[in-house]
Amino acid sequence: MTIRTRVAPSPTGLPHLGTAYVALFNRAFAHQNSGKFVLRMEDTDVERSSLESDQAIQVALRWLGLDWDEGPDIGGTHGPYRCSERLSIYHDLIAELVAIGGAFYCFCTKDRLDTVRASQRQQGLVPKYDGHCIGLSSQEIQTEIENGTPHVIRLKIPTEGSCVFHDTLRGTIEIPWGQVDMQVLLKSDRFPTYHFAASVDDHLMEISHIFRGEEWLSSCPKHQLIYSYFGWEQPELIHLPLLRNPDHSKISKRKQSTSINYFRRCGYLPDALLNYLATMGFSMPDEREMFSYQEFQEAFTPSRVSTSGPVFDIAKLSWLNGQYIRNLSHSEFKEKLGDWAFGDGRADAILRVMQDRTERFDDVFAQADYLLGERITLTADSFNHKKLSSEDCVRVLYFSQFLLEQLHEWKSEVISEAFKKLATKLDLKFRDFLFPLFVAISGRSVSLPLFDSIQILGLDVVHARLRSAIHALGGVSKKIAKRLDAEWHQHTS
RNA sequence: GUCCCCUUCGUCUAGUGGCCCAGGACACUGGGUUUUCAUCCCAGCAACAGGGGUUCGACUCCCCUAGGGGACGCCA
Repeated sequence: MTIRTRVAPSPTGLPHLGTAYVALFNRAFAHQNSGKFVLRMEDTDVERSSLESDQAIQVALRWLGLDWDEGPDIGGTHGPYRCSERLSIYHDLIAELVAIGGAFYCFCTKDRLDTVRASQRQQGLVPKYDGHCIGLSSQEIQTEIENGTPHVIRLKIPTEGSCVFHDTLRGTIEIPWGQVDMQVLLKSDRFPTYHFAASVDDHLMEISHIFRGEEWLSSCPKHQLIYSYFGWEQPELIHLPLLRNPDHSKISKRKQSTSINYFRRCGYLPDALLNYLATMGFSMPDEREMFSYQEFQEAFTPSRVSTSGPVFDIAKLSWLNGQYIRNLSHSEFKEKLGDWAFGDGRADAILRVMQDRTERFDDVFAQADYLLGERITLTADSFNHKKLSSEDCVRVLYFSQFLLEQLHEWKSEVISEAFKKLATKLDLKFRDFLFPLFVAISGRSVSLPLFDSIQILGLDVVHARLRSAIHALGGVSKKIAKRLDAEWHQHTS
């Protein structure tokens, strides 16, 4: 049997550390066994998927050296490698599944489902679909379809017993069918859900082993059921531990930087980042902590993967990165640093905003300190302002995070416009509104032009600085976050 | 709330019944080298969640409790 593995990110945001983590294990395992490693884009969520994200993920994985043998850009024997290009496959198979009684049409409205779930929750039950449409006759279904009633197709779940499946690291796992929802497989927009697409594609692409995050463990019964309805053989499942925030919750961008681009922008080397990720949950037989990807690939074995969730510790990553940097030859160091600081037209962008403010060349680097390096560490006092309270500052910074995430174009003028609108909505004078942003971004209330700075630094770094600024101001409690989220929702809708 | 997973120093981990009154790494503390700093070197601090079994012997196997995490979406 040929070993085939895959990573299947959904292109709905910035390239995530978790994607790299999972890709690392899948790729190493496949290549160790002369197999193939596949990249598949799970763009099943039309609302949130974007081609920019799709491309960014590919760039980020390539930067890390995690390239693939088959994928959306290079094709392969089992393509296409984007779900959106495989719709007819899903449509054929879902029809087959309905025909053999493994799935059924559902015409329920969102309102009805919400009501049902709310009352189930109230009664302390597992919120699930109540089977309302499961007994519909083919006549009734036909009529609804002809009437153009929006509908989905759901998975039929056994009413009794439990699902038993196997995880390489954890052994046999048993989940009662009563816990499993009649999952939507085909949405009303005729796109498959992840569960259906992934199951189908893993089979058709002949994926033999799936290394993925532990978060998927509880969806395994759905996948197993789809496989068994079709009479397919299940791939081997290896659920990797979830990367964690310092507070041990699942790693998330609200609590720390999770974008691969952030680490790239901060000057971590791809080899070091990859090495560090490999030490998350895995250890070398000789306990070496510094090793190359090649060495990892040779030494990797699932039995050396631990199951408890590792905290992603930036301090240790930085130490490791330091080791790599000091091991560089002088010319490598010069070259890599140069690429980092001035690549992608960054030097031009910085010098352009500098020139007007320069009287002597030695003015230049002092002013650009926060663009080329980390900005100074902030305290609550950094935000003392004659008009704005610290709560006002938090509000501005908190909303700015949302605003920047939603920007369709990362350009100074666009950023400027968006901020002006936000200031108006918050009923703040633009000048006052900008103060906390200047401090958060540059560490000073006066600096080079703010929007150019934001453009140059990029979303990842800017986001991290906003987050750390909010933290310096005492952070945002869950309660306040909830209130601010609601307020933001109001502004945008 | 229900189900599932997990539980060794603050953090990453070694440990697959005796080699462990638990080893390494980061961080931290102290000392040394260095024109300062960093690097580097040396030393120190610090953990088997708790309780029951099984066994001649349990960090290691089993059970219970507690704690942590995840899932419960026409998100992935």
